[in-house]
Amino acid sequence: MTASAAIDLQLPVPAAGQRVVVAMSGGVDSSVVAALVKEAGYETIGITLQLYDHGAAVAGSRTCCAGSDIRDARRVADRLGIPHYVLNYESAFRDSVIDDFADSYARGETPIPCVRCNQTVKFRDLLGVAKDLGGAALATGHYVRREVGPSGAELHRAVDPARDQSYFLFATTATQLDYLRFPLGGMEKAVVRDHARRFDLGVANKPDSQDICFVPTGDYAGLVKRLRPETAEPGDIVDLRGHVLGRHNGLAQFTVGQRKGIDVGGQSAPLYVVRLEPDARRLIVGPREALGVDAVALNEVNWIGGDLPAAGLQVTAKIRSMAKPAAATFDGDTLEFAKPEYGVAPGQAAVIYYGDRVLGGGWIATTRSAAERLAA
RNA sequence: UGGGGCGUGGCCAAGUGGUAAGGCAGCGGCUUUUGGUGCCGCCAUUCGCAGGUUCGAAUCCUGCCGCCCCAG
Repeated sequence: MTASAAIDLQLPVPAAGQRVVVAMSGGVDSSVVAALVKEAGYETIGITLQLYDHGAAVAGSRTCCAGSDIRDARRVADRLGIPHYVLNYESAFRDSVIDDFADSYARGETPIPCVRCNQTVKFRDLLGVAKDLGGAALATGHYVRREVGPSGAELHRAVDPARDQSYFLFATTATQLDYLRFPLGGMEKAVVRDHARRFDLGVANKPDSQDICFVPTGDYAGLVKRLRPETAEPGDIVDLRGHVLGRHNGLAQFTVGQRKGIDVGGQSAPLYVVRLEPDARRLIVGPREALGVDAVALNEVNWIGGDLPAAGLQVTAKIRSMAKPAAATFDGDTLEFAKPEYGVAPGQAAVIYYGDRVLGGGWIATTRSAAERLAA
C-alpha cells in the first residue's frame, strides 16, 4: 500500500488546529498511531501512563508501561517532535486492576486484568486527562474498528482476525466510544510494522507484548498468593464423585478448564479443573466431557448494540479472546450456546457479536453444565 | 508362615526367550495483550534383590526381600 495515505480519524476537517491525544505504551502499535496522527496533520500529544515499576531488572522484557517502555515512548515522541507526558498512575492501577485481579482469584474466579485496565485506568482516567487537555479525541493502538453507524459510533472487530482485540474492549461505553479512535483496526500487523520502519521508529522490530504486563516473570500465582494469602492454602483435589485424588498448593494457580499442573497421575485420560471451591479450599477435577457448558449468566453487562434484548436475540459470542464466535442466544442476562463451550471460567468475559459488530458483553457470573443437564 | 496372587520409569500398565508398548503426570517449545486449551518434542541401557540356565531373559530355574488376598 502507499503508506502515505492519510488515515481517517473520523474527525472534522481540517486537521490543523485539532488536538488529538495518543495513548503511547512504548510498543510498536501505539507508536505508529502517534506517527500517523501527526502525519495526518493533527496537533498530537502523546501520553504514557506509568502503571507499575519493576525497576531496571526487567528492561527489555515483553511488557508495556514500565521503565524501558516509557523510555521507548519518549524516544518515539522526540523523533516525531510531539509533546509527551508521563503520568504516574501506579496507585490507580493497583487499586483498579491489581487488587481486582487478586480479589477475583480469592473468589475462585479467573480475572481478565486487561479488560479492567481498559475500563478504568485507560478509558476512564486517561480519557479524562485527554479531555482536560482539550483533545478532540483519544487514539490508541488497539486492533479494533470504530464505525459510525446511523445511531452513532459502533465497535467492530479488526480486519485482521488474528490481531482482533475486540474481546478486551467489550466494556467500552457508548460515551467512551464516541471519543475514542483506533487507527489500526483496519490494518494488518505487518503493515503497521512497515509504517514503523517508514517513520524510522526505533521500536519497529520490538516484540509484541504478551502475558500479564504487571507480572513480567509469568508467576501470577505467586503475586496472588502474596496479596491474598488464603489463596496459597493447600487443599484437596477431588473428583466428581467426591473421591480425594490428591492435594494442591493453593487455588491461586488454577482456573476452570486447566489441565496442566494438577499433578495427579495414574489416570487413563487427562483431568481438567471443573470447579474451584475457595471456601472449602477444594479443587474439583474431572474428564474433559465434564467441562461442557451450555449457558452462562452474566453480570455488569455493557450494551452498545441499541436496545438491550429482553429475550432470545440470535448472536454469536466468545468466552475467550482467541476463539471463533459461537452461535448463541442472549436475553439481556443469560447467554445460551447452541453447542457446549469448554473451559468457561467465572470471572472471564463473554463478548457478544452480530457479525463483526460488538454488541456488548458481560462478566461470567455462573455457568450451567451441559453434562449435568443431560444427566438430569 | 497353610494356600493363592503380585512386585516393569513419579503413577497406571503392556510385554511369558530375542534384545522395554501405551496412558497419566512432569519437563521443553510453538500459539496468545487475561487465565487456559491445543499442537510438537523429551522422558526406563532397564524390568524388587542375588545367583543360575541360555548365543540371548523383564520373560525359564533357585534363594531372599516386600506387598496383597484367602485361611473353618
